[in-house]
Amino acid sequence: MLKDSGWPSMAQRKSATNGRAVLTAGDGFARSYLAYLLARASFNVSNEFHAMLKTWRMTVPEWRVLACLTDVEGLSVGELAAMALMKQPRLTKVLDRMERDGLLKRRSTASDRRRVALHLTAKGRTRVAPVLLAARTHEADLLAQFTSTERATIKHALDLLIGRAGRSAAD
Amino acid sequence: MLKDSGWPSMAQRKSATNGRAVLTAGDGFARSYLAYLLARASFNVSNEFHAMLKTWRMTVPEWRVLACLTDVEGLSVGELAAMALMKQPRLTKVLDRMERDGLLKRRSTASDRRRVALHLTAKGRTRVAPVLLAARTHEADLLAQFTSTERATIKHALDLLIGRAGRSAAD
DNA sequence: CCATGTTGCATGAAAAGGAATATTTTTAAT
DNA sequence: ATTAAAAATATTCCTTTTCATGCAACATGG
Repeated sequence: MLKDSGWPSMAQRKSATNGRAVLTAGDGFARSYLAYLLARASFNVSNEFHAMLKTWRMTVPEWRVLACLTDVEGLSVGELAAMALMKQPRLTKVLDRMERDGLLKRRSTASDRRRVALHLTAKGRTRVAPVLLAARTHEADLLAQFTSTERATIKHALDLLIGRAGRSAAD
Repeated sequence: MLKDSGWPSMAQRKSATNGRAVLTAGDGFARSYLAYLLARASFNVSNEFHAMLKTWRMTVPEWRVLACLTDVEGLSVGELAAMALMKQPRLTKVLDRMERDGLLKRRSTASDRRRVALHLTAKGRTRVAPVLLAARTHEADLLAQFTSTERATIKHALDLLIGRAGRSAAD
């Protein structure tokens, strides 16, 4: 099932753990399905860091919100939901918790009073700062395993996937 | 923040929606952080298909379990959890529902009576069959947007990421 | 064998998430 | 203006997930 849909062949690998052995065995779904490979790659990369978040007593959605708002202040709820890959009702609840904890503020917008502009508080910035550093370090460690050519390949692949996946070819 | 950790530069893009415009603006977190780009790529690729799952009244974890067990019969709970990128207690409860719905069976193992071997029922196979076809089609449509060179790049990048992420260089 | 530790899975209370819908504000059409 | 439609966020009800822990079966060292 799902054997070959235009992929080039992939070299076999082995691993010590039971789970890994199964994962890399055979040639079905788990070895060739694009969505699965992407999910696994994402999982592998994010997982270690997510474990580190416990050190800071920070949840994953909290981290995402803080990181996004560090990037772009004043996002609306909808914009942040899109950026943080969450659906809006979920984000609203995450924001409730974070606002209650004093990490951010909701400000109503003058021009469109339906919109809510989100701003980190000083407390929020203080909270996210060390985690951002850890994220940078973690990423650097990961990327250091690759040659610059490999890094370019990865970046190019993600560019392709983010650019074209999930919309028509004309866009 | 998180500006540059060894990435090659990425061309700018624009998009119609508000969310997208924010996503692709600037040069922070959302444009350069590997974990984020991977999560977004995975999200983009999987999302449309996950929406289709509603057509079959199938949840995402149910789909993952059915797809994995289609690939490899007789997996243990732990193996399946690793393969389906879920933690074990969650999988146990997903399995409870699916077993109750007659989609699979738990069989105790003779050699190690702690282990539980998982097997699809005929009903489970019937249920997953059309979804597997849809998955193949969806993937083929997606991959058709790329040249074979681009497909090779994507595959190679995923191979690199899955091979090396989340473990030491020596493994 | 027995004690001790470990592994594999299940469970239970508490928190979080999802789908549908409500509410308020804006936009558009007449 | 007025009414209808759309958009942004919040809310509600119900299901699912999580975290911690429990329990049984295996492994190992004396």
